Amino acid sequence: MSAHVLIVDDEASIRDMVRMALELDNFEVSDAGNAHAAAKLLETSTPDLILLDWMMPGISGIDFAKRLRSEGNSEIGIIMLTARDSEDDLIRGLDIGADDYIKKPFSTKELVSRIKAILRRQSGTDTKADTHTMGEITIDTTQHKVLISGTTVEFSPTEYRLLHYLLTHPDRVFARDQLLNNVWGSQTYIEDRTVDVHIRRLRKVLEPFQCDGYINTVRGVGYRFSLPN
Amino acid sequence: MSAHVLIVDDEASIRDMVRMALELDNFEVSDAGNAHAAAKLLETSTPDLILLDWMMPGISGIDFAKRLRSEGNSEIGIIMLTARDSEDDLIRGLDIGADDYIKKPFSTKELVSRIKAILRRQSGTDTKADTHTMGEITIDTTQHKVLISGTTVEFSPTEYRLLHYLLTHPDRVFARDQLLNNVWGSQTYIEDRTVDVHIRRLRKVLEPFQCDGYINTVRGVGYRFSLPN
DNA sequence: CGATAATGTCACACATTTGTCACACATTGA
DNA sequence: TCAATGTGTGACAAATGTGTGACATTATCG
Repeated sequence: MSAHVLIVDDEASIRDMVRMALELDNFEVSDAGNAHAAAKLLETSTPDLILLDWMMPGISGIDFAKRLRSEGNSEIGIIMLTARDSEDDLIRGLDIGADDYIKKPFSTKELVSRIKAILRRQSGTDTKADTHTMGEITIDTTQHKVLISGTTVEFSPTEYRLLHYLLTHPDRVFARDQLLNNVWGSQTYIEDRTVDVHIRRLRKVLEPFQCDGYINTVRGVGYRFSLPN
Repeated sequence: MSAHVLIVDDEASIRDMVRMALELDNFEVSDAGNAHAAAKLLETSTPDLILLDWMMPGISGIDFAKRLRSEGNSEIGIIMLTARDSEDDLIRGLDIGADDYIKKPFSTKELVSRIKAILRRQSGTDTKADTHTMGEITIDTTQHKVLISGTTVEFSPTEYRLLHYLLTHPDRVFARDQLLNNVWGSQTYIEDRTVDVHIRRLRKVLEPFQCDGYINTVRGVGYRFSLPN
């Protein structure tokens, strides 16, 4: 039942550090110094999760991730590693289909716990279908498009991710903290109340289609996405 | 509900500054000027998170963190405070199991938001899904919803907690003190009689469904939840 | 570079909830 | 019956939680 993790990073020191930490936790580990080597490894074995450096000589991590996803390897988890400190990268990273995003330098403790979180999520009931539908709303992750009652509706990146998360986890209350973790990422440092504002913005976009009611406020707890009875 | 943070730093001015900032945000704060004092505090109470100075006379923050981790206190978050950039990199490389690292000088605002981020991660998003049913009443903790005879019924936060507690502990009399402890929390200072008012409010909501009779008054003692015979 | 969009934060408005009180009512035991 | 005690109930102000518009800052795109 030990999971298989592939590390792709051009720095050998990082590969070694991560490998050591993961093997301590009984993970099966393989590594590659560039995207080509990684692709070769993938021909013969399929890891459960890939740790992917954002900036690499040759094919960059982001291109490699895109290629993986476009080839339909949606069952493999991807965690992006990056040195840069820009929010924009986070957004793009998650949009590309990475499951999480970690800034260098990172602690191996955090890395391991987040790897486990991803693997847990994978083994769970989360089906990574291309499109999800709830009531009048259909979201197509491959096209990155949202259809409501047959009309294409535009969302800002954060709105899209928030809607996607809620839509794929319906009938469940989420505290603001949890939404911050799962929609914004666990290493963002923003106020709880910011969630309110984004919920409101999301509702505003849904309002013309009478879908704003799908998002319920649970006073004292958080928010829940569910279809009206 | 408020989290407990322990500050370990040899400089009193830093301890005071951090303490003030955290108490403003309703954190419970304790502090220690060195590792020995911190260890002593840990014998009697377990904080949710420790702010640990790297450089301290006597046992350094690093050693203290290592010891904590080796003793299996992995559920306590650790944030290391470091003085310089170079130290920051170095200490991360050592990887002692800290959850985050902050460079001095830091803004209290950043500190607070990063503390919250760690606590968020700790609290985890895995909510155990379970539903309880008693007579006509079904309570779903995942959805945070209550169904009575198939109808969704709204409750205020306290009503919900009270109902949930009674429902999951049926056929047992609870004194008002006990309910205060278990539903409101052990460190609230509220009049006993307030329980009466909430019981009444709860009954009022249950009344239209003829479920108010589930809550029995036991004169001279307290209240009991049980199904009619 | 300028224009536009997205995002996080804040202050304030608004609604709900909550604890407390005063008093009505019920029960008990002499 | 009475007083003594315990509980139910309506009202109310304070506390709390959420909605909302505005703003500064920062990306994004031409």
